[in-house]
Amino acid sequence: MVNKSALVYDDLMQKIDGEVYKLGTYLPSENQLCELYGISRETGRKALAALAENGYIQKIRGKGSLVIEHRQYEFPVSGIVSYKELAQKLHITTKNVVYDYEPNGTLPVAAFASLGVDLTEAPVTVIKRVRVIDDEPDIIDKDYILKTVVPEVPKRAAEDSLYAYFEDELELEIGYATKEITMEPANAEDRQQLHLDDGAYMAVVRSVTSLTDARAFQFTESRHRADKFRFRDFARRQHNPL
Amino acid sequence: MVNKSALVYDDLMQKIDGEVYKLGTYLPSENQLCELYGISRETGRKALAALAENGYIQKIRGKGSLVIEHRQYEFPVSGIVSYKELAQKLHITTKNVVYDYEPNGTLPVAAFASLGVDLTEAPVTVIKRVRVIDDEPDIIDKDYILKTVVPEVPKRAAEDSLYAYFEDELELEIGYATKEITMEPANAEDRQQLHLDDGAYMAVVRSVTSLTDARAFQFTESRHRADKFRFRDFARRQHNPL
DNA sequence: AATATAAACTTGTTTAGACAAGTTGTCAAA
DNA sequence: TTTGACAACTTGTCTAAACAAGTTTATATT
Repeated sequence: MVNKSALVYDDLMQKIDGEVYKLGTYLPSENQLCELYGISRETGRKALAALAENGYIQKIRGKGSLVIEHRQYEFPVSGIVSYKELAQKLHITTKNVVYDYEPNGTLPVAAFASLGVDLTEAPVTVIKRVRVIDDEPDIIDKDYILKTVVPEVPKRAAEDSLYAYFEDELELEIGYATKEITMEPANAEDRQQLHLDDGAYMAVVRSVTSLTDARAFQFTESRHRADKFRFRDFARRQHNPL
Repeated sequence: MVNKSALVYDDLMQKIDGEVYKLGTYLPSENQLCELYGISRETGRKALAALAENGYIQKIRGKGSLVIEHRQYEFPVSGIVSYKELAQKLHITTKNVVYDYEPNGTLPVAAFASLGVDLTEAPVTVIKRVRVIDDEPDIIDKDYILKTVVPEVPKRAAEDSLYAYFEDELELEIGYATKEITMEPANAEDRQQLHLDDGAYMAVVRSVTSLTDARAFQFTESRHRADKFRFRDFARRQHNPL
């Protein structure tokens, strides 16, 4: 038996996406959710809080839970979703070309210094991939995976989906990621892999991904063609009541 | 009397920032928090859930709440914080030059179409500002504020802080924002205001801000010098248990 | 010494209930 | 007609309790 509030969350989310509950209308009230799903009020409230946090609804006291404009899944996406999951959701045809694979590399620590990484000489598996969308190479992903956590990453996992390998095969639980977006001039490798001219700019997303036990294990540098890059974010205002 | 869980959240957050609870150590257990603050367990858990959501801690079942690396406040920041709040937190000396102010403008809807805006010919107050950091103009902010929600925005509010005017004077409750980051070539206005060369690139952040009653009221286009732009984001992995 | 068990901790989930506070509509009084 | 009070809804906050499940430590057994 799984988590009731997660089931309610998923059901409501799908019904919002499927326009059973339309934009600008209210979800059933909390007491109605109790009857609909056979749950207690606090359980329903957890599902509603998660929907609000992820930008599906706005809770209004005295009125209800209003369905609001939700545009999370555009490409590339905020949050922490695997490339393969994303491509499926968006019905995009992509290709994934592994152009470098080093089972015994070392982590380029300097690149991740600003994310608070203080490792030195860490042994990693290096995977470099080009993402091809509509027959056009748009993104370079360079992944460095700590061998102390994942001793080996088979090449087929790199060609399919790293996340599926980590979560489904190794049963690692991915917890959170910190990412940083900057803009940098294209380097020789960018120009070669993505067929770019001199003077081109890149959107560079560097991220550190950690497991639920807080061990950082994956370091990614994702380099996007500037003209194809789009990042979307939903955020709530923090009201400090002090 | 205010919100107990928010008080606990703020207290724990400050103690994490002040290294009373150091990185890599565990917060007091939930039962200890109950005694420390004189609260019930669920109240403490709400504070902990918010700390986890914002990247201060990682909860580990059976063990406790681990303090993790937290680097939210770099410039410019993720989430939805006013420029003035940010500058104070970071001890940055900034100047804020209003170079255009139109009390009777219209919203340039095309610019915000990808954020799901479907208004037409909406009357707005237009405010264009240059943010000067260390005597260098780095950012252009163009704000369009709906007159249907905020009939007039005094020029002094633009020179000080729009958020302070909205929240403290008008007592509007700001709820959430959707923002989108793209990279675009600098236009003539960029080059003039920020003293840039031909061929320069800009990081453009377009956002729509809504009140807690879900009325969108502020549309902002924020244009950053590419070499000074840095965006940081913390995200948790969504585990769909279906 | 190594192993298995149990107890005592930890967080995770759910419930039922109480009261506060914002919104809306009804109905009676002015 | 307008106003005001009230009832019936809504969400917001907090409590006390129970049980599940993961971690650690101590203890007893082999």
